[in-house]
Amino acid sequence: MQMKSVVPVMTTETKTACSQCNLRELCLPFGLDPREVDQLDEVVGARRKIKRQQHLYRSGDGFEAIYAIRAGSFKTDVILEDGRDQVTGFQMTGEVLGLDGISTERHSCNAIALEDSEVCVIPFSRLEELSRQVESLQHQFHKIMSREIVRDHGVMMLLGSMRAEERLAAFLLNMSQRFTARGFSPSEFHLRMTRDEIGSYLGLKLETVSRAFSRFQEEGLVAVQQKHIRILDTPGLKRLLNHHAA
Amino acid sequence: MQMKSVVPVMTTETKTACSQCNLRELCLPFGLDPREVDQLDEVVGARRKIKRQQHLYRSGDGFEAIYAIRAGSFKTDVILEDGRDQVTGFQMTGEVLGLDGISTERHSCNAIALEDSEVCVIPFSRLEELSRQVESLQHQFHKIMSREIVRDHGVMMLLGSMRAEERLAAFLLNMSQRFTARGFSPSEFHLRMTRDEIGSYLGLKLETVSRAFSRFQEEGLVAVQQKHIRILDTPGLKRLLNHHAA
DNA sequence: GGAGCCCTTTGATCCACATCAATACCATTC
DNA sequence: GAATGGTATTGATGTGGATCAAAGGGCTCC
Repeated sequence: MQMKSVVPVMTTETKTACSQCNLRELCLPFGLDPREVDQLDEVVGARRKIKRQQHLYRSGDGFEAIYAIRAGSFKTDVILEDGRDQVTGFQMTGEVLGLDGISTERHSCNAIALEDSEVCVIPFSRLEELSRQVESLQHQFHKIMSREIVRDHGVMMLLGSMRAEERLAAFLLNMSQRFTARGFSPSEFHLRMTRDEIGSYLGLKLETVSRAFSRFQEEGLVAVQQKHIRILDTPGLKRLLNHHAA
Repeated sequence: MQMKSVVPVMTTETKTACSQCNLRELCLPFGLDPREVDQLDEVVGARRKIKRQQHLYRSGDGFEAIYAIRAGSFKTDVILEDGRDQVTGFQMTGEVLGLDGISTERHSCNAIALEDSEVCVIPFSRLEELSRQVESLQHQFHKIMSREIVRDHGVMMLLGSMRAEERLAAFLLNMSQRFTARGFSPSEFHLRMTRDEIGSYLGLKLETVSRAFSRFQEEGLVAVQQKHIRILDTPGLKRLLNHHAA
């Protein structure tokens, strides 16, 4: 490969700039002042594009960086030797992937793109270094890790104590809330994952997920057309969660 | 209350000393050099005794400190408005409680002592401050948070994809491993929690837990006498987990 | 050391979700 | 625009664990 031109060109590999990113309120830069965001920019490495169905990392891979989702979405899953697998989460823009790798210096789950996506690579040792200097960054990073723990507890509650329709209602309300936080409609959105993936996440079989969708539709709670969801009765879905006759 | 004596007395409130603590290999001081452990000692506040069944903190309480368990054990749980609850974890000596509170500055679960216990109170802002100065402490703290996330993923796998006996086998093997790490017998131990609490953690009813114990006993895998457990066939339990006919 | 209560075990029955199965639908790709 | 293969829906049947019920055992607290 030869570079004939001496004129400076914009490489496709544009340097990431947190300061320019419209996701910064959701992501690592939250709470930093402009000068601090610039410092973070120094640490954030190249962006990386991941095609649909491709792995960002795999269980067992060495851990070197965490990843902020700039575009697209992902799922994480854990696979047992006997082939059973469990989706442990779905991640959207502004959310951080890879925190599982810190503990053993190896990733303990797989991260797979649900659509063509792009992430910012944040080398972890450099992040730790900077967060020793920048208190607000340190604090925001700790909050992000803690949020992940709280989220996981919510999923444990869901898997351990809820019935199928409650699980799906909780899932839809959660998706709605996250789309809203990103400036999209709270009531109408496109799911990036299959029924099978939703089922794995919710501890249900895909048929059960499908039936629950149909039931919601019959009851006028949502309008479902494949992966396109329109929530018609948010309070109704919430009622399903709280008024449990048990 | 009056202090008549002018002679220095050992208060019951002895200052915690990580450097003297035999749990330091499991806890926050892991990987620190002696001088750094001394610095950590400065940050760790008083110890606090919690009687059996009492709360260390409650969901909704303001977050100010994390807690390292010095003696005894705890459970954490989440409670829904309708009364349903889910045990999200059991914690033993050397483990850290309270990480859930960082994200919103309020605790999002309850921490309850399973027996008379004692914790070291670690004011969080001081911990963050010190971990900005001490790289090894920063790193160990991040590992502890990450480990919690990985553990939660394991529980999600268990709740989402395993059958009752597999869940109990996984639970027993996990307990065994943690007792071992604390210098106790891998094969004989005393459970601090009830069948109901185990059930809640594993997403099962107490009757199902009891029946699974009975079945393990019939099959010669364990000897169960109430809360006293003797594991007779560790490989057998492991086989139950991996060789799933599905 | 006895009373009371919580915890545990075990049995009988029920039901929510899994499993098995068939068909329909949609998005690619050639 | 037909072929292909993954995805979704819906129905029929099966089953693991929940629920209901009762009795026994072991702590805890007087």
